[in-house]
Amino acid sequence: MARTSQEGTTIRNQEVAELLQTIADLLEVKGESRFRIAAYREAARHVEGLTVDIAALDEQGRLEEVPGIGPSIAAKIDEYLRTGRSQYLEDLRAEFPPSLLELLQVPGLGPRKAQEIYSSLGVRSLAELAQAARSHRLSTLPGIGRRTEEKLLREIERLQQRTRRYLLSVALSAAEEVAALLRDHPAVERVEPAGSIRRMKETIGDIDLLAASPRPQEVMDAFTTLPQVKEIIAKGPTKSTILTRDNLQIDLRVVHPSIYGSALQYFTGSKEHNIALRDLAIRQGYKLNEYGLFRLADDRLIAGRHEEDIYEALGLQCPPPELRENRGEIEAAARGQLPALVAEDDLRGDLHVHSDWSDGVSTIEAMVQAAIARGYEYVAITDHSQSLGVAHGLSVERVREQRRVIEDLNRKYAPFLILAGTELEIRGDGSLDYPDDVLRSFDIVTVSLHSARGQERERVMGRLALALGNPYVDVLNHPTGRIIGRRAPYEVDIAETIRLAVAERVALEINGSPDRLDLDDVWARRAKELGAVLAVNTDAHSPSQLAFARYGIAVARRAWLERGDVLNTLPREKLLARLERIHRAA
DNA sequence: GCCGTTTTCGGCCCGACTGTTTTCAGTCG
Repeated sequence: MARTSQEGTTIRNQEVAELLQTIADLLEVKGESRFRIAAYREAARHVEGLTVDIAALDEQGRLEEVPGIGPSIAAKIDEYLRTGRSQYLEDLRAEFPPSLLELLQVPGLGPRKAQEIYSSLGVRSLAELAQAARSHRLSTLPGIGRRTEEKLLREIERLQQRTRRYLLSVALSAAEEVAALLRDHPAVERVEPAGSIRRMKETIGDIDLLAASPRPQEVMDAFTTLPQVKEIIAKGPTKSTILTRDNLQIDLRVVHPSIYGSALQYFTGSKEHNIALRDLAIRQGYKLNEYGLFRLADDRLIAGRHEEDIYEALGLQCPPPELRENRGEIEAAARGQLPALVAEDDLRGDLHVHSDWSDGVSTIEAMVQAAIARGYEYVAITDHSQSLGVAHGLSVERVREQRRVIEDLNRKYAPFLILAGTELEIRGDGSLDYPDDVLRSFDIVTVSLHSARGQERERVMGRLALALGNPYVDVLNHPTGRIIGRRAPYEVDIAETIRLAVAERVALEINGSPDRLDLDDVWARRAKELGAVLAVNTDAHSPSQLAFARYGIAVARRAWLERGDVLNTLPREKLLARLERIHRAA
């Protein structure tokens, strides 16, 4: 099918941003002017933050309207978009062996030293770097001693072990555990996660913690002697970095309580958000850093104790941390038009839950009780359908048996509502796993694609189109099928899937399982813009997993969703009305 | 390389930590 420029938005923008970053990397190695390098990185950041398609801008000759893009970079982007390559980049690449960029991946080794090591010693790969360090050839260079050699060796080793980022759920629990320990220390007034954890990004590189204390040295000592510490990477009077036994890197910064707000703002980021915010501050005659917002004229402190004060002084609403990615939130905050983000409290139920009738580990009743304990009004039991043998999918006969159990439980727990649902398999040949007369009998039908995931895009899209076109289908589960860090999405045109879902009035799931988070934040935002309704579900296979709603809601918030965008914020009666209306329309 | 309520030239976000330095450059976030 023809790809309009709109369909590929996220993909193309990301691609162009990477092009510019690679150019910047190579210019660094080359020892170019740091301002020229910064210009490429600045342009890359703006391209990445665009919510419109860069290819469309290019077609309209409007590239230079993007901040940070001038004639030179615009020409390179245009060339790349038209021809798929950049002569400038290829010329740069030709000057260095490809593996030289590897060297820059080593923490502690920046462009200056990498360049020096390359040109003086001929080192051009990680392996050669390690060898040069072991044979003490590195320390013959100016500015590099034995300690640097040892440090680089350790970093190379760690780099080879630690290739991936950590799931938010893993990093969050580690961060909260350490924060809780530090909170007990008498010198600590406040401590909380900042950085990408506070922004609830789906994966986390390093954990950032921020503490308020009048006596930072004591906090540093407490932090670096925690039982979790495997290695102290850095320790200063107000900032330290440790490696935990689980190989998580945690940074702790301590500031005086009087400037905790500005420090929290600063260390929450994102970097892109902060750069844009500092830029705005300068244009208004201020200077912003982790110690506060200062008036340039007389260096007077304007705001610092509370995060909100800083934004307010700059004429902005305070954006929730999840929005701080420089994807339009600063502009929206300036207009007073930040969205009222959906919150975990807004959820009235969960529409994707398993029981021990298929591959869950608990009875339907246990799941119901857990849902009631969370304050829900309803839960949909959506066990797998018959063809999914590995998950003990339910035959039509078993569906009928299960229905009787649900009816009994509905009487027992009224007015709490148990929806008889199914996670219906879209089979490899495109057919659905139950006939229409069975589908009609469910209160809610959610569809998933687990089987034949290796098919090419046309067949996958054909299956999805057929499934979404079925009048009894209400929700499309985990629309891309990706498992973070383990499994790529199946071949799916997500923009087209969203359009089909909108046309057929099928809700799209944000699956809250920490390793799925599918749809992700970027596509969920896109779905909202295209008029889709989303459902924030957990795919829980045990009662405790209903708490995954926290992560699903995090994605929804990062996608700018409001309560009205999420199907399962509807109270029971309205949800039923909506589900019935869909069925009647058939 | 970009940009302009300071500028079409001369600036460019900013501070902490490390290591190898005797006063600071490189790196990171």
